[in-house]
Amino acid sequence: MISKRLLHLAQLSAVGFTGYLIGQQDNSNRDDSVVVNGKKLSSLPALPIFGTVSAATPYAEGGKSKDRVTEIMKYGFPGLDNVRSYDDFVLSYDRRTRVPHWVFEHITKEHISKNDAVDRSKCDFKPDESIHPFFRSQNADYKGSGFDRGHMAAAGNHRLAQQHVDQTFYLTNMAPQVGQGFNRDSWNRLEKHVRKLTKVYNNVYCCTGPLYLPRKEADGKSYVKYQVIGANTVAVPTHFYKVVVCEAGDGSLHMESYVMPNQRLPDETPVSSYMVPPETIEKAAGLLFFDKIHRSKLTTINGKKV
DNA sequence: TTTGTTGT
Repeated sequence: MISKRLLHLAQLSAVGFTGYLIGQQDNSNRDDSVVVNGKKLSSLPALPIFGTVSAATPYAEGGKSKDRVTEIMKYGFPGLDNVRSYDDFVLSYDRRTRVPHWVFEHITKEHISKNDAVDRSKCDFKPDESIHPFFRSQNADYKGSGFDRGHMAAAGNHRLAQQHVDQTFYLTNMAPQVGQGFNRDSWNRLEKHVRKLTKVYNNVYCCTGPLYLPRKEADGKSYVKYQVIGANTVAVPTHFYKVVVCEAGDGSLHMESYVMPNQRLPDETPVSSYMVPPETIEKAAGLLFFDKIHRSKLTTINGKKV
């Protein structure tokens, strides 16, 4: 049933890729030089032009979190739209849908091991003030909608510090998910599967996000149709994906990629039956996953040798 | 165990 749906994705790919490439090109024309008293000065790091912002700005905490972003995003950004970094995950926010495009995590044994200093029950779902109010989702949007506020970066992957778990409860990290049979069951099983990978692999890099897949309707034409909830019309994705890369002790890399429909799913269906080729997700999402890894450097994709 | 919502 899933693969049949995914066959209808060809139209989406052109739009996604074109938009992404235009964004890239704009960045390359950037000119950081500044004109002062008719003279053009380049902004060298050691030579602050206006004196208000200098290279000597205290950087202790900021430097630390910058290193963490580099670690999490080691294998590349899937896209560059409205990127936000938090202490232990990074996301790209879609202002049009009020749901993230993608959320990136780097998970190890240490990140998921039991930690008495961290208590999930102390966490509150909270709007993300860093998003413009026009585009910010609110708890009220989800209330009474019948949908869960489903984590993209799972709370259980961030147990190193209370602040890390707290930040996964920002609504920027949420998407409306069917509760019974999906978020609390099949999707939860997929999240547990990803955590279990840290028992076998030293490092697990996990990208999670929504899909809005076209469906053929009675008139024979394909349409993308999705519900929206609340005053801020938060989009209810038709599907969710996960693309995972695992680093083994010998340095070999293993990719797994999944798509699950946002609906009540049978408990007996194994997680592995939701595997799809990563390219299918890339075309549907308009994103490129792990683009710093040449696909020939992967030892396996979805359990099969490359 | 982890994933959540609702009503009092």
